[in-house]
Amino acid sequence: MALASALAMKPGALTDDKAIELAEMFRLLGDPSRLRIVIETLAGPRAVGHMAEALGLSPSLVSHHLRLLRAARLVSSERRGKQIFYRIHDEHVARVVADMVAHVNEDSHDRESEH
Amino acid sequence: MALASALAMKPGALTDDKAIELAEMFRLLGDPSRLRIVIETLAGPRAVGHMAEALGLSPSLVSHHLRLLRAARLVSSERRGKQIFYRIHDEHVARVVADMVAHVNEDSHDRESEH
DNA sequence: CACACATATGAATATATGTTCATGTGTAAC
DNA sequence: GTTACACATGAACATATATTCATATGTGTG
Repeated sequence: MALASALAMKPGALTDDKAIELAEMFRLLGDPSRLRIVIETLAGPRAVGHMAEALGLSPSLVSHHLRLLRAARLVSSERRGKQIFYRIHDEHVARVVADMVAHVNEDSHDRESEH
Repeated sequence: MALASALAMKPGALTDDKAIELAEMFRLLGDPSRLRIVIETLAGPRAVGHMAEALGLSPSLVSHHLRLLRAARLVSSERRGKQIFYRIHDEHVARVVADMVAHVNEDSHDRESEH
């Protein structure tokens, strides 16, 4: 499968521009505020104001972050009346984030034996 | 499964400090040089100098990055003679990175719907 | 011991970036 | 039209950070 091939592949197989593209995704998830915004969208479409209040952030800041996330195609927007709802755009990202969340939530990190 | 529970959970279930912890992991993967270093370690233990040459980076820079990665427990080090070998410390991270690499390598995502 | 090699570390710097504030744009109702 | 609401946007700033350079630490060899 894809995962195994990625693990087995030669490191040089990843071109620089793809590494940069990958890093850009991780970088966007690397800010606490932005990450929490993304996690919010995991549960379904959310309006900007709702996120702002739920996360204790200013609507302006949330909007700024969503702009970056949308530009990177991590989220997509849909207007409904006066509000704009954002949801996860890329299923793969949803999986990665949810996987990481599960990892942090479940057990302590220093387990060496895996399933 | 853990993934499903993470997807289904209420967003507020993730405490702020855990969000910060998560973001810290993503942030470390969010730099191209650092990400390429991590990807190098996916294929097995690698010495600092070897990575530096393979990636076209200065040994000093690689060492600086490895210091951060090791502090965050993303990689672990083992001394063998004069060289120090680094490898992935957390299998979960290996999975996430490999998953993302596979995602970028496999198919091009459709870049159509601009908001 | 000295010497060469491999890596680590600290300082300095240029750049990137998250956040705030003020203002602009779009939408619905009156 | 105007008013109120929801969100976007640009500037400004303070902080963070990636990289380079010089220097230090550790390790094996003669």
